Amino acid sequence: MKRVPDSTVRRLSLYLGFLEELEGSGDATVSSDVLARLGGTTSAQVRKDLSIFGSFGKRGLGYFVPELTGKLRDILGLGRDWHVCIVGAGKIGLALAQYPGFREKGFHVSALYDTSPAKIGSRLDSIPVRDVARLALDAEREHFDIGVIAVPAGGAQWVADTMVAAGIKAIMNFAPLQIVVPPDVVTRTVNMGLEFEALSFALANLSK
Amino acid sequence: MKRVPDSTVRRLSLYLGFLEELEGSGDATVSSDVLARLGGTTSAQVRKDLSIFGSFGKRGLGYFVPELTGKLRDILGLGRDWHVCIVGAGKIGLALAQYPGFREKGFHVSALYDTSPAKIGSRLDSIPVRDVARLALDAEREHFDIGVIAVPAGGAQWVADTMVAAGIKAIMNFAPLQIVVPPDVVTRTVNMGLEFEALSFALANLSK
DNA sequence: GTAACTTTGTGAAGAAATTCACAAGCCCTC
DNA sequence: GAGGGCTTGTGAATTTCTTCACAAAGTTAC
Repeated sequence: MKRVPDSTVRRLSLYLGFLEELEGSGDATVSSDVLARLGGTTSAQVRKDLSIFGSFGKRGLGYFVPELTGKLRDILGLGRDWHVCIVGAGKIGLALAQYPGFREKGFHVSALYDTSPAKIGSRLDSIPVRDVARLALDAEREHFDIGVIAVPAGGAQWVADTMVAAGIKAIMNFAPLQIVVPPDVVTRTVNMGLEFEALSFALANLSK
Repeated sequence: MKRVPDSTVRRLSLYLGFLEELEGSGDATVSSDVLARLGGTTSAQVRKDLSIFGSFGKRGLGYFVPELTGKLRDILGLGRDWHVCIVGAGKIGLALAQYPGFREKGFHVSALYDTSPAKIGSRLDSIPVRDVARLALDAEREHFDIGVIAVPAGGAQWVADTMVAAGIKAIMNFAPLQIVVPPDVVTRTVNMGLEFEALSFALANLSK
């Protein structure tokens, strides 16, 4: 398939959000122009983004909301359930495991892992908290699609290596650190500090 | 000043992180090549990023770690303290208000705002939780540099409008929704759902 | 002091992403 | 069923970002 820019994927996610809202309010069709306004972009951009994957619209009318919603879900791989394991039963790990919207999108947290004996063996809702030493072993029985790293910077690379060894091909990293993985493993790093520093930069340079 | 790509700002933040580590381990100088490796980019990219703001290196030697650290802090506006108010005393709002790393970077949370009478009037550490209706009024006395939106999607635009009316020029938005603000106000939206959907997309298209 | 080696800073080239602009298709009205 | 009005899909133009490649400048070793 044609290479898909990261920015396009982000925008498709946004469009999907808008479409779900529009579906709720009963709109049957939507134009690229409306989607563009909602997403803070241009109608040409919307059409280009979609055109990578096919032509879903009707000239003179726009896009059928339910149809495009479905297409976008398919494209983004949201039609199915993903099995997720979270390493780090701290604030972020627990928040994520409990967040209902996460499950609704098809991300099922099968297990939490930690090193703290106080936490190991407990349960959060129905999710077991296990010793991270068991991760590789468990991965042989259970299949994890996505691994979430929610530990401090120091342990992140070790966790990543463990996940890679366990055959996990997609890693979401919340540690404020670049992790290194083989080329066949996908990672995304979410770093709130970075976002705030970008805001700080913008503020510091508002006038210039 | 020359326009600075968003991607450059993100990388500068990354470099700063590495420099702070290098400073800790006592390295006196660092080359663009080393920074590039750490950040998963190329040495030419590192030099271009820096060259937007000046020439900080020494040919044949590299960059002096403490000097470059300082320059980057300046560039990113991290030399000073920013006054932050957070609207929404839920999970995200509270987590942010309590996170020590946040204050260390110069982001001082002066106040939390909420609508829930149960929360209004309480304190988190020394941070007061106030009625959001007071925000505009408070902003006249206290000066808020950055407003954080940590409320559900439904209330986000209203909070944004209130912040804009209160004269806040930089908004960090955690609601899963694009907020609309005048052109002189900077916003950044952090949307974890988007990140996971990007991962889902990558997984769904690994083979293709 | 000189030669060999390193590393920066930066124009120029190349690649990637966005915007423009318009033909083609579809709806709606009369 | 013909004409006017919208909106898509997409090549081409433009803009933006990244990579290349190399002169200039500094360091180190002898």
